[in-house]
Amino acid sequence: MAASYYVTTPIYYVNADPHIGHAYTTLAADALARWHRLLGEDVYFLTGTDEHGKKIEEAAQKAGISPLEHATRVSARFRELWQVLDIEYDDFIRTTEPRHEAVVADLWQRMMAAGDIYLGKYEGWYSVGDEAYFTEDELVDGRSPTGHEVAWVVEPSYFFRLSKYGPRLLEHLRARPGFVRPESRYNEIVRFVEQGLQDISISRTTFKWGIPVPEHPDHVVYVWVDALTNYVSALGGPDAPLYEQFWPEAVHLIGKDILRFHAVFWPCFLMSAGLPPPKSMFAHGWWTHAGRKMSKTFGNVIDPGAMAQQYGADTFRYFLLREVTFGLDGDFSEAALRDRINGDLANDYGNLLNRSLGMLQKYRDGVVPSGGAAGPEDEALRTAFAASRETLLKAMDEMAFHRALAAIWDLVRAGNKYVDATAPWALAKQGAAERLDAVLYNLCETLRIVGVWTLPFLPRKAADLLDRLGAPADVRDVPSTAAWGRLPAGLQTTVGDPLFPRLEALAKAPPETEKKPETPKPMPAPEKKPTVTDTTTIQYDDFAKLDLRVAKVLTAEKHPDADRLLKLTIDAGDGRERTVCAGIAAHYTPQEMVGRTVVLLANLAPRKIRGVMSEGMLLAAGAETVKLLSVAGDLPPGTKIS
RNA sequence: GGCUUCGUAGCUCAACUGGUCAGAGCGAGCGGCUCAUAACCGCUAGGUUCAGGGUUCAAGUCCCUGCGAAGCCA
Repeated sequence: MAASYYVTTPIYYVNADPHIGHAYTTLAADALARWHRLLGEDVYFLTGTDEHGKKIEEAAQKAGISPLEHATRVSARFRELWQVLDIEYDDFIRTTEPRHEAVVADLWQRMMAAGDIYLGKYEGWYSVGDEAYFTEDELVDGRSPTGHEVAWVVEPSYFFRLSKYGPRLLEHLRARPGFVRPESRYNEIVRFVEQGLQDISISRTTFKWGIPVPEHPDHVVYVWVDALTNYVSALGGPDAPLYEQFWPEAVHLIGKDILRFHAVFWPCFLMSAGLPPPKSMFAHGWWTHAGRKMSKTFGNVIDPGAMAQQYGADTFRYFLLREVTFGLDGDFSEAALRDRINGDLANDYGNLLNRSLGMLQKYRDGVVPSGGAAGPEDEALRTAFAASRETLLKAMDEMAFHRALAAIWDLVRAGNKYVDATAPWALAKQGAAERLDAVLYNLCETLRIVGVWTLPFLPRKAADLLDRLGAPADVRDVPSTAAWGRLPAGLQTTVGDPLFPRLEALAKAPPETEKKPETPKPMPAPEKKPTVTDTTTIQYDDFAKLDLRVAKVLTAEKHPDADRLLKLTIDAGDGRERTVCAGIAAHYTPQEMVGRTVVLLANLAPRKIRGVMSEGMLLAAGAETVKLLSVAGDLPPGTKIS
């Protein structure tokens, strides 16, 4: 019987549209699901939406619709995005579905029967915006840490005896170090549990939009008992056949922000209900954008749907899983994305296909040859294959996607090297037909293997590659890549257009003379997204935050690493020289900058720009033609502008 | 404040339990090839492994201190 594999994403809260974080978790889960399917395992991949809670109730009210309607709309947006990103889930659960509500009630009753639920009262500073209580010392200036309003609330509430399960959980953790990954998170959780656990409130009476507590419908089940249960309810509950098969194999993929709920609360709920904890979980990190935290107020939020549309879903998938160690935070930038596309996908991967099939077409009418004569170059290729395979299997086992992809690309490079070393064009010229047959076959086999291995990451392009090879279904799974040479001879191949066309360089135009209207790096998002806030007026206080002053340019030179930037030394009247990078190289020469009086935004957070720390920003106007701002008369450096 | 982790070539990162000249990718320079998407292949880049001290026959890899960054403390 085939092994089983159960992978989940969190259910996403329908208070906001999907963002890159949701996409990241889901993509990773999808890659894992596809990989395990390719291994021949029985896979169940679950995602869904979390639809209860006060926030949803209020948002719906504001929109003048029912909470369920609101949830349905937003939930649909998640499914739309998953379609765009080629996510192949087996099940999509919504917490408003009867199948879920029934299991939550069941779980509650089991915990109740175990004597782990009691009635008490909850009091504390409650924030609707965060949907959470805060302790006195967590408040910042009388608001929640995220800046939301809070109110002192006392309400009756059912509590779960989490304290009772601390020792058992600790035992479980110690026995299974792989229960929480990566290791740093595991350590955090262990330490947390070691400190002792307090009982937690698991019901609310202050809103209605939730699953009623069995026999006490004036309470609704509080968020975590409701949400976490989805992993079991989607399988049909503790008595269902799906549960039997998949629950022992459950792997939860989550963001690091919800680790505690998964690693502490959830196993304890399950223990109380007499059920085993999941097999393991993996908490990944966050994406920043061009070095900054993504947030709506910065306007630098990446829209995964738009990215996938602009660059292709496969490409976007590849980038997110290749660029960064799964588990650590990563930085998203379009420049990095384009580098990956051109370097890895176009030059290495796509081009290997293109050149190989091109030669096959030219020398053998596109038919995969059989037989041939072995040569000295073959060994290196086989060695690379074996090494890649070993690393890949191990990396996928550890959910180290970046290493898995790096291993695959080692083979891609070996393929390109093989072409170079064997020089098929020379063989053709010399009439070394036997050897040429072998070389062409080996290239096709390399492509086939690489194609299979990349299916989890590049589902469309890799399938396209295999189609062009004419590879039959039985050589498109991982077991068929266990040994070299499974690609049958005689297949008719098709060259086709480049799989990944190269993108034009963004910033690689020849220096100067070139009039590039773009300034260094505006947050790329001009296509759409006029945010609601960007018109309107501001208060004087907002303006007063800007430290604008007169400054004098002391020295100027070209930025060593960026054609469009000048690196300036500036006297801003604060008794030191500061370095500022300005995107004006196309409009001003270094010579004409020296001695110039300019207007400087002096309290802009310092930032490294292409390796040079820039402390401030020169004000300028224009796009095609750019002119620096200055002051009309002569004023000393440091003069405040107000 | 307490606990934990991290600080390696211009950039992004490797280096299992301490042990052959600290490695790879990208970028840069030079050379080669021409089947291919101005793609590919090779060579080079000589980095006080944050700083200082210690343990050891031997430390990037262990200990202490300092500086810097990050995470957790319901």
